[in-house]
Amino acid sequence: MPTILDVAKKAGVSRSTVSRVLTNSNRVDPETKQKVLAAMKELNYQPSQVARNLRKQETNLIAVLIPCISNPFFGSLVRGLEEVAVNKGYNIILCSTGEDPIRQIEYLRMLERKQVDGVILTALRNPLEEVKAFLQHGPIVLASEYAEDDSLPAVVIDNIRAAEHVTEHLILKGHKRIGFINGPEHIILCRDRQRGYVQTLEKYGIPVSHDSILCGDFTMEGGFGCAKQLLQLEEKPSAIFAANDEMAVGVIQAVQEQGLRVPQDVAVVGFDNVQISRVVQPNLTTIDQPIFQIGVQAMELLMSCLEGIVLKDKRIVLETNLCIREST
Amino acid sequence: MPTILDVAKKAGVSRSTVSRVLTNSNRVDPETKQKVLAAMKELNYQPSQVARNLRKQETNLIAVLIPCISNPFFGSLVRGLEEVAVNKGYNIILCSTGEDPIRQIEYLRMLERKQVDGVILTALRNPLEEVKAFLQHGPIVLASEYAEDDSLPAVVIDNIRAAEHVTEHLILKGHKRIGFINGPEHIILCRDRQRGYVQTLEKYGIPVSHDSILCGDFTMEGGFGCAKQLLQLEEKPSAIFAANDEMAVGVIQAVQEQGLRVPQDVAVVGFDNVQISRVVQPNLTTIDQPIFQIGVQAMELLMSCLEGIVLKDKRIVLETNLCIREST
DNA sequence: CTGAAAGCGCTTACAG
DNA sequence: CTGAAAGCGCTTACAG
Repeated sequence: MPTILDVAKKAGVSRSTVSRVLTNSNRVDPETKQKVLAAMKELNYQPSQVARNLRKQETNLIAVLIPCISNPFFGSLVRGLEEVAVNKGYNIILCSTGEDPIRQIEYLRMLERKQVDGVILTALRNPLEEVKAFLQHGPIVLASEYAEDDSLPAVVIDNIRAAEHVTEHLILKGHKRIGFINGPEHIILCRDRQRGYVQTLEKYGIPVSHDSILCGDFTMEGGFGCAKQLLQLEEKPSAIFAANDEMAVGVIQAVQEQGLRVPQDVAVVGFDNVQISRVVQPNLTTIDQPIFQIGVQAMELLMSCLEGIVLKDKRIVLETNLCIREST
Repeated sequence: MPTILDVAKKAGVSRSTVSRVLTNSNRVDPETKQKVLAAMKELNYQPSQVARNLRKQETNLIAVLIPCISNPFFGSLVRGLEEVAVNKGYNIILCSTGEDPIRQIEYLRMLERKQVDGVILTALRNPLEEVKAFLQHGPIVLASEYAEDDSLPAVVIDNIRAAEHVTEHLILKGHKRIGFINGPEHIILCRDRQRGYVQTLEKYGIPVSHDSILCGDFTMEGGFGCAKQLLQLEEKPSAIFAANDEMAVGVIQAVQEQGLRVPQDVAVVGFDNVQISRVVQPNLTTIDQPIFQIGVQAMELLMSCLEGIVLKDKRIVLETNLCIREST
């Protein structure tokens, strides 16, 4: 591989000059520049990114930590993240954590080792203090989750309000017994969604039954299992709200397996508005989250941090929308 | 940030020695080693990956080029690729090309610039010769597609045989008019699938009607549109084979919209066995592809190349399986 | 077992 | 406008 020195020799100039045409910095005599350009072309020269990185003390790489890329939610999120990054001249390192806190920390270490310039976190699975310790090595931005003390910039939706919308929609449809299948309760988003659900029941004077609140795992199978449990209750719910679309699909399957109809016997609502919500029969009523946009704005936030801009509003809240379809 | 020199000073040794304990190379006096380790801990030292990379002339980074990460097919593929890479100490740079040949070439340039050690290509969207030119800078392995002349290592399935299976299955079910909705015909996999379809019709003495072969775009909407076209044919098909599951879902929707039933009036088959094939009603008969495994083996192939192993069998063919469900 | 020195391939003040 | 020199933070023969 030719180096900058080879180009310099061929063009009859110094490395400095070649570097200057490479970086478009300072003024370079047009004629000299042409000679250098010609030499580069002839040698098929490409500057070494690694050398450049070492010198400039940056990598133009962003670590994106996600639980699992085959989950369509994270697929869309990553698309948004990547689009912005690439436009700004950065590339993305995909870091699948599988929800494992240890792997999450290992990936955060890439910041210490200067392997990446910044980190996007889509799931906070470690004590906040442990994560914050890495901030001395570079910026960290949250996408879709947030830190309770807002110590990290974050782009989110208002999960409380979204869950209120859903619950209210069901109540206004006449439902009084509404089951809730949440995601893992250590996730802040899930606590928020549950809070929205509970608050709305209380607002309408509907007693909150703790038998009607279950913790799922965000999978179809999990939703299926929880739904079966709810349907065996003495006070069977007439509506079930699942904290994501996959679980809601599992709920529909469980309801139908019992010979019941959706929505006539049991209404079902999901959350996220991913593709399957429009494939399942009946089509799912769900909360439309601007997933791609969350990714876009989170990466924009991170880019601002890298440019040294100090952020004022650390939490950006995007709008959601209740999509009413056939399942309610 | 502390550098290796800071550690050396604190431990009262030379940089060389610190480096040796860092790389576990040669013998280092156990006592010296302890001193160095202590100094590293005290300074919270992490070696700079960039410096190491420049020195060792490697990056431990692999570029993974995919059309679109929010497509679940590529989600699974990437999971397989990543798992192996991480186990071998590599990280993955996600490079979404959106099927754009120009972006594909731009990402291949990362190989020239020494930004990555190798490349995984999941879609060949440029003249093969143009891609092969990059081989001088590092290995390139194909996952799920292949090069006609086998000049690049590849992990694939036998698309011809899989399509034969599907077509034969439909014929044995009594279908004589079988529509085929293919993906874009410049894709080699699509040409193979079509060949399997055509060959099987011919084998059973069924005339091949070119009105019954349409080119879709691998989306639900595309499948929907093509299906409508097929259903308006004079000789309406009694079965439709779509080259992926998304399009097959679109087909089911189109059939049902016409007031027809699947499979009684029109049987439908997909390809890939992604999640929606088990969500759509009726559940989709489809070809199960070992997507994750394709990723695993492709990355293993690339790792072999990086270790300097010369590959003999350049094309690895994995088994598929016809999943017969409710739609046929 | 350990250190001094060279070098990976760039960029950037500093002179001129 | 251009060049010589230093330096980014490591690793690795080469001596000893």
